[in-house]
Amino acid sequence: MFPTLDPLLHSELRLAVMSLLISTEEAEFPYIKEQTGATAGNLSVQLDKLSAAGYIEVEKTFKGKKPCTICRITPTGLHAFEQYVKALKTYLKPR
Amino acid sequence: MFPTLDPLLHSELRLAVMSLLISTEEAEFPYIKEQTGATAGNLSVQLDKLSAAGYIEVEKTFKGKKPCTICRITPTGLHAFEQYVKALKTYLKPR
DNA sequence: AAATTTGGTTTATAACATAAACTTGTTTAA
DNA sequence: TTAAACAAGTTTATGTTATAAACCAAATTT
Repeated sequence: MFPTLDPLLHSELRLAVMSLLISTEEAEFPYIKEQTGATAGNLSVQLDKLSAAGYIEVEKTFKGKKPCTICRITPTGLHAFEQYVKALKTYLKPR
Repeated sequence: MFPTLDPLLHSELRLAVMSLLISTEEAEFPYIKEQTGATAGNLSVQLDKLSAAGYIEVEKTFKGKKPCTICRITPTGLHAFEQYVKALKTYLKPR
């Protein structure tokens, strides 16, 4: 039988964000936007969802006078990502 | 940058179906239903989509007096699956 | 000081996944 | 022999998602 895939992670943009945050530990909104190619609106919504699930934490600070949104992955998020990858692999390699 | 994921394959049920067909070469509707745990309605819809995309072929025959729907993966489908796996891997392993 | 850019958020819409209801025909039980 | 139950799906309706378009506030540039 196929394990269910965490619907929060089984989304192209959210998965890309998580993938990015795993390697960078910390990233600013514009950087994530650029790396994923997402529109700002879409990214904003998806970051909210990841944040609401506790998969990432979003810190709103300032860089000089400009607002600056910093994202980090949480231990919960890391664990969820690892579980997702594990589950997904059963779909990818035929038995 | 992250490659786009074929939206036809980036779906839990359709991916499970493709995964199944890759290993079995041929499968009947009730078997796929059982293996994936899908409802008949959902499976019917998703098979239609895979079929419309040319990823699988659906043959409607009879088994004695009962209708019997047989599914097979096509070369196009196999190729799409392989591409999908390749693209997905860039999301899974952090750079 | 008007126009543009930066850094986003909110909202509206289109696509999608899913379950529920339905159909057609076949066994099985009364 | 006919009524009930079952098999094998399909169609339709609904709730969720993803996404883009529109919007906003503040800062910077012309």
